[in-house]
Amino acid sequence: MRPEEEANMATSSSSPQSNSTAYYRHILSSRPHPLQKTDHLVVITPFQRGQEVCSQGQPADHWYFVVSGAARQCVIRPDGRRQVVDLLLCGDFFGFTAGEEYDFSVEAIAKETVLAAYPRRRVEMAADSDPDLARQIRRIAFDAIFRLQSQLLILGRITAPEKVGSFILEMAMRLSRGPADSVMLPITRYDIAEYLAVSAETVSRSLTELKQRGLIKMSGTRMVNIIDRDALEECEREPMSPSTALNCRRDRDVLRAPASPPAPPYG
Amino acid sequence: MRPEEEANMATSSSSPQSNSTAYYRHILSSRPHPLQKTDHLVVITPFQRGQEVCSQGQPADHWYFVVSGAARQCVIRPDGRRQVVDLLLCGDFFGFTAGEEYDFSVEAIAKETVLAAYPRRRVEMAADSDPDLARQIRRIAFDAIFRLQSQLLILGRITAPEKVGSFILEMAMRLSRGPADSVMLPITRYDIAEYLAVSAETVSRSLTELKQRGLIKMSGTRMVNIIDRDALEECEREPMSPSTALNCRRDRDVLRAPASPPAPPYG
DNA sequence: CGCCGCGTTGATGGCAGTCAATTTCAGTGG
DNA sequence: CCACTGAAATTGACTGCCATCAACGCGGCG
Repeated sequence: MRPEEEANMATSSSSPQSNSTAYYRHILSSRPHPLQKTDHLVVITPFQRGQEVCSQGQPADHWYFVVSGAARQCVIRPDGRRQVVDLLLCGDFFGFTAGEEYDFSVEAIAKETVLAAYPRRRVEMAADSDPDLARQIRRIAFDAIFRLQSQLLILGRITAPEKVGSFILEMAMRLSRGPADSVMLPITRYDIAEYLAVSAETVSRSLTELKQRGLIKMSGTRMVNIIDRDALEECEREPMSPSTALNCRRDRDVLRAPASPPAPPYG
Repeated sequence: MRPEEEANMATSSSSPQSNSTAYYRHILSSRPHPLQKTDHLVVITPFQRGQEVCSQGQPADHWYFVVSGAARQCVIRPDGRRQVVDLLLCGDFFGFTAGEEYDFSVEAIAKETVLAAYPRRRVEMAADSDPDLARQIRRIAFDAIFRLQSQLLILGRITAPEKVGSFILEMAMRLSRGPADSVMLPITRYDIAEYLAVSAETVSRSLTELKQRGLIKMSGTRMVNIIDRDALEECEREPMSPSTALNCRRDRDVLRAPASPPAPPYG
């Protein structure tokens, strides 16, 4: 049985179940992930949409793994706006802090979100005597770095359709562990809007525009089919004319490469 | 010839000092930082503004430490725009990837930028037999995560003056290792603009506005004095009225907390 | 001096936030 | 099966902010 089907079963058999933890533990153990060596230390907990997992300022005693569902790391601004600083999907780890407290709060956003909590100190002690485990921890931290930089790339785009298009491609990549042509969005338009730092109306309008331009098709409100991936990737404004590009300050640093390139430190 | 000497030759060709590497090495050793144990493996190289440190797709053979100056991790879009996915200042580490190649390019942006390059494999081997070193590596990775999430918070703000205000506060924090009331911006307006994903003109206008509102003062174009830190922090739009806040969808999830709280995973 | 990089200011148009109305959909209970 | 309800999603109208284009001032440097 593939992990997706198992997760599916967990979904269908949701609701008050007596021995769910043992069942989730089985799911966790049957799916390969970097911290598998320490699964005997783990506490598995289901969360409902909107439920808080951990909050800013609390002791950062646990690292978390998303077994199923989705969550977000975020802050609420004084004006009531919520800002998302990490979108956690199935297979992601989170909860890493350099200090002793969580820097941000985390909430579940999908209906059936199951998280595995690894006690940080005990895992770190285990890593002290297991170099391979230590390398795995580094790896998942580096994965988190890449995830955040990808989000920065999306947020840095100019127009809203670009952001939404990039978001769809990112979801297709992350949810299927590789490029796929269709993807089931795990979150609402409002959640997408907060992730992209635009308004929910703009997300809706952008999706409509992408549909009309023939880049995507939708089945229902959550299922997205990617029709023209190239156009979606290069869904950017017109490349500037060569003459303009020459005068563009942005390229100058790169163009005038130093006469004597530095010795690449491939020592 | 040892790598250090090679780097030294490259150094002397770009700047007219003969034994600069030994000097930079002295600086590095005299300043506490997490990877000090492996400083004997390091290659120190000075870079000029605009010089490329490493580029996307190259083998990720080194981790880097900013000894002095500043650098940026970025991509160039087809339209010529540059997007910054990490601003590296004095004391920051970078170059972490989960895969075997760099995900992004890095360029120096300050005049005198000196970087220390740690050979990844050798440091990782050292970490295999030194748990404390492994913990230090984790720590600097977690620092990078926090840095990126802070940048996401800034990019997610709405108006340009908010972004610029947050940027000034972040610089004051990072460059002085704690809150300070004045800060020397290490980069140009154009670089700030790319970091904040706004236009350079907007950065300039935002600074003018912050000056006129009495939140900051400037000496020359780089020196910023923070006059009203609180106003700068809360430089956001008006908090919504209580009635509006009640109807605001964004708060509902948090307000209607679940009847049965989850078992806190403090097992 | 002339050039160039940097910074600032002005004028204008387009995109997106906001408010509002409407439709669709899922869940619930009769 | 259907009516009802509230959330989710869409669409429209309007306003405001910012990107863009343009011009100009400033300082370093060959």
